[in-house]
Amino acid sequence: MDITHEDLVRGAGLRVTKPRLAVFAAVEANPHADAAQILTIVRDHIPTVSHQAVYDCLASLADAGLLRRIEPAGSPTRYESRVGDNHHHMICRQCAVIIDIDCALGEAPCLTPDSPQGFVVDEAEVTYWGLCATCAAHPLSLTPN
Amino acid sequence: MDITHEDLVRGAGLRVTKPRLAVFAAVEANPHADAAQILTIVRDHIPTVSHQAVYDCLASLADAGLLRRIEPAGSPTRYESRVGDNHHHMICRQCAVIIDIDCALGEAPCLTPDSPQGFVVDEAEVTYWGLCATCAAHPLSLTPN
DNA sequence: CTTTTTGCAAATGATTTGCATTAAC
DNA sequence: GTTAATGCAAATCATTTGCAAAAAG
Repeated sequence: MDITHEDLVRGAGLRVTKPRLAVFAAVEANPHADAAQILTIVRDHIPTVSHQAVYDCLASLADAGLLRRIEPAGSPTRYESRVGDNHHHMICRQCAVIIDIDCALGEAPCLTPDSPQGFVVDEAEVTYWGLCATCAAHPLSLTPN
Repeated sequence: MDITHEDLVRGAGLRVTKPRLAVFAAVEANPHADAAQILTIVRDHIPTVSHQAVYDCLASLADAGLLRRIEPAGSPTRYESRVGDNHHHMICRQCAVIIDIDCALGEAPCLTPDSPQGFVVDEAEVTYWGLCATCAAHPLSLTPN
């Protein structure tokens, strides 16, 4: 009864291709990785995949809702396979590590703004900025973790 | 007793230059504008300012805390002069307009995550995504406001 | 007159586009 | 066999870097 990546990709109406499955698996094994890192990881398995194939796979999987894009200020787009629940992110200003944070306030959108002015809100995205435990202990380190 | 831009710039330890004051004024008059728009606006007053001067001014003013950077997913960095209070943003997925939202939950950081794991949080940034009133009324419009 | 800021050119980095080829269905 | 996905090259867009000239203090 395990649902495979192949099932998920097919179920989303996408064709099942090796690069696509490899990208999916790479994101699952490396949450919060960016496109360049995913490319490197996928090439360990399929040395011939192109730059653009990885971008295309990430885009199609994200558009299908199988991956979620994280686009924090100042760093390239990251991806995660944890979708379908409501969680947020904590980002270290020094080493850019991302930690998942369960929503402090319940279900999506989990926050209701004061003055929507007719705005129809479908998502409340919360990003916590600060220093991770390691960087907080070594604030001036030039070799972050 | 009015505090001028010049006072603020000087008070921040920055030199007072015409491009810097013009950039400051342009952001104040056009909150949530991006660098390209600021360049256009500033050139109405100082036709000779360069691309890079505007980037430098925006960076120095933002680093000095006189401007605040807004870096929403999928669009270039925007700037606003409303600093020193805790407010958030609502962004229209269709036309990318940004509306200021007063913090729904009190003072900064205004949200406390559940499991910081030693993380030292200095800011909780909330972004509300959805459709503005105009785009919600015309969801398929190809000529957004 | 010392240091910061500007202006110009070129580089960088992430991502996208166009098109022919290949592989899924 | 159709249609979607890949591979490759080149383009684009926002932003940064390096260095000489100009201006602020």
